Amino acid sequence: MLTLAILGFLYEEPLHGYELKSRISALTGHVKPVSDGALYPAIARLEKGGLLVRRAESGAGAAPRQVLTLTGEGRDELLRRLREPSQVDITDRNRFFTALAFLRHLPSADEQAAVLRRRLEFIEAPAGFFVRDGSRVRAGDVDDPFRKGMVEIARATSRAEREWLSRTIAELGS
Amino acid sequence: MLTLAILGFLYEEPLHGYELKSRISALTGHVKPVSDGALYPAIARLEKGGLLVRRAESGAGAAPRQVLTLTGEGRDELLRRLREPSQVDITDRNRFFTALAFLRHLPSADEQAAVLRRRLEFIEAPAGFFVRDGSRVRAGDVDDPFRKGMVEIARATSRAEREWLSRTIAELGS
DNA sequence: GCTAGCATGTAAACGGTTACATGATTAG
DNA sequence: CTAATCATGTAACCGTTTACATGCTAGC
Repeated sequence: MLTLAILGFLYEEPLHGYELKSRISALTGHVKPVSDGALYPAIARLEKGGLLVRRAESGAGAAPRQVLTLTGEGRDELLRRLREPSQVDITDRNRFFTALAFLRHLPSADEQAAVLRRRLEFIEAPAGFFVRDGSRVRAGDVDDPFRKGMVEIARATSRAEREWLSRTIAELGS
Repeated sequence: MLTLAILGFLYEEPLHGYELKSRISALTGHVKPVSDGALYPAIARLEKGGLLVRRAESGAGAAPRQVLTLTGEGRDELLRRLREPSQVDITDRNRFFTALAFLRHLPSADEQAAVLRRRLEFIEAPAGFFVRDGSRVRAGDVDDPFRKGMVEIARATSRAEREWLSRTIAELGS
């Protein structure tokens, strides 16, 4: 997730770590900060892998800014990750939304639609809430109000996403 | 999350690892399996910490079932975690829903409502989607359809959850 | 005879959290 | 003068993923 977000933001323009940090935090929706201990090692890994280069900006204040720029391989890697999302990229909400934030960078509408279709398939697969003795428990059957709430919220979320996905896939269809 | 789920399910009845695994998988909504490499070490940690005991069931097939039972400390630990959720337990969707699944075990409606109130506060805090030049970008301003979708889905989700939380807090109020 | 499901575990690698460390600039 | 913000980094610890390892039973 972090790596994908870094690649995504740097695909748009070179940035230094601190700026990257604030953009990634904002991306998550309700702001939960990216820790330095996650960000800087991730940057270092990408640099070691040849996906980005850094150039120190000899400005005045603080620690000098390290402006990060994606290499050709870095740009390819973003597109590859968007094109061929792993199972968890599709399954995990945060991961999928991160991919979504950068999906416009995929050059073809067909490829974009294919990613959305994979997510839609996953969402439409029957959810397995509270299996008891082999048979699925429906929302109405659950007597615990909190589990009822879980199911209710999950339903609403799922519906909103399904509608958006269907609509958008249709709009992308050539 | 895993630890909380283990404590939660075992609070209800003794189970063996494999059964725990399938219940935890179902809990997540759209079934994504818990890996053995996460589950069994987690069980071992809880055992070492004195929160559960295991008793081998000398049944026929396969590897013998290890029936897991929470100790007094284990039961206390679940209640403690539900009562005093950490910041990430409130912030993180999965974590919060895991707590929700077991919230009924808290003996007092006041305590239950307090947890829901903390989540509601968090949800109501202004979300930070795509800050550009210091000013927040609204859904309508975003021209990228995928980011628009993100915002749209996040809104729908947030609304559904807010409504349920408000209603349920009111219903719990004595 | 083979695959799927039941059942438990270990080990290496990876990535994230938390805490520590440093230091400059700007606003109250 | 003090707190917040800017700016980068390291190190210990922790939990998860992925892959490996074993072996039984039931149904096709």
